[in-house]
Amino acid sequence: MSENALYEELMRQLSAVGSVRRDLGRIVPFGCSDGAATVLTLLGRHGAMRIGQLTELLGVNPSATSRHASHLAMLGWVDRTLDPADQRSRIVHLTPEGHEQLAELSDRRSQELAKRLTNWRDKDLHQLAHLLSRLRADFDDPGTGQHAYKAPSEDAHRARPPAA
Amino acid sequence: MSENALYEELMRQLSAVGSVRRDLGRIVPFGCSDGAATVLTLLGRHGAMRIGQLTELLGVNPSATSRHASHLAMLGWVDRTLDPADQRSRIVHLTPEGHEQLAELSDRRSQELAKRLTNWRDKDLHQLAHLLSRLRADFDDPGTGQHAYKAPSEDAHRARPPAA
DNA sequence: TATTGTTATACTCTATAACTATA
DNA sequence: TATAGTTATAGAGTATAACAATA
Repeated sequence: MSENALYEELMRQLSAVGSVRRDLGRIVPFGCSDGAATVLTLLGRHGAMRIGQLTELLGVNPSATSRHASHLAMLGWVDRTLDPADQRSRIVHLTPEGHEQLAELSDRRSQELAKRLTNWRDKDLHQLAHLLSRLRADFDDPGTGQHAYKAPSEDAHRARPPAA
Repeated sequence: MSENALYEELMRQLSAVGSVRRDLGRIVPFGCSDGAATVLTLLGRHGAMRIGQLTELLGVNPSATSRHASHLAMLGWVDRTLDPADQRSRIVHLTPEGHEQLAELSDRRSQELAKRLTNWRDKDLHQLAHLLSRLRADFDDPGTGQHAYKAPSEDAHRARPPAA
């Protein structure tokens, strides 16, 4: 069972990389928490969506998502409009100011990463992102060998929702 | 600057993988927190060491490390002996019971990973661990292109300190 | 009756700052 | 005076459970 060594090593690195996340998480728009900032980036990447979808992407409890969305709404960076298809849900979407804040946020975090990962090639960055994506997909749903990794689009850096 | 898309994708995946970490983090010995469990695994992997070294490996503030160590000491799973070379420091090391708890913890977490990552090859696991290690090393110290990744040893799964 | 969100509450983790003891 | 660690405190994140509104 020395197989375990590989799993243990992965767990340690998964744990240790938390410090990188925390460092990046300190780069936030004024008045915005890291959790709310994450919601902002998800809306920019995937477009407007309901709390439930955000919750799934975040991999957290709906209560956390709800609070982050409220926070962003209070800042005026998102609006929550009733879903015509299901009045229980509201669709969360970025406001113009939300777009601005997100663009600045993305730039600042990207610059920080670029500064620190000077010796990383695109290939490495992509591969790590890909493996992480696959890890989460398989972990959440061990059944399928496939997972829905989608390479970042050419437009992703604009932080605009894809034809929301 | 569509370069940013790669960084943004990496950030998103780094953030999203937190849910995997939280899931694994719920597997802990009774009475032990995830933070304390992490200290346990570090002691198992690297052997007895001072709070300062643990702090560096954890990538957190010394105060957090101190509290986890206290917690473990209270459980009787580690001892803290004065460092003969510097009386300000104490060396944290696993007790026999700490070893037992760690072994069980490692087994349980590994089994969980094995169950969920059935379609992962050793090569994939190793590569992801490697990239994560490199990410943290380069992020913390962008100067050097080298980093101190050490492949898991054959004995790592025994969770014994290497000739502590 | 089941589902989507929201809110209140509790627990854990981390950072900051003040403090003790030793180098 | 500088450093290693500890403790108290505060801020942020998530999960649980109870609740409201709609399907």
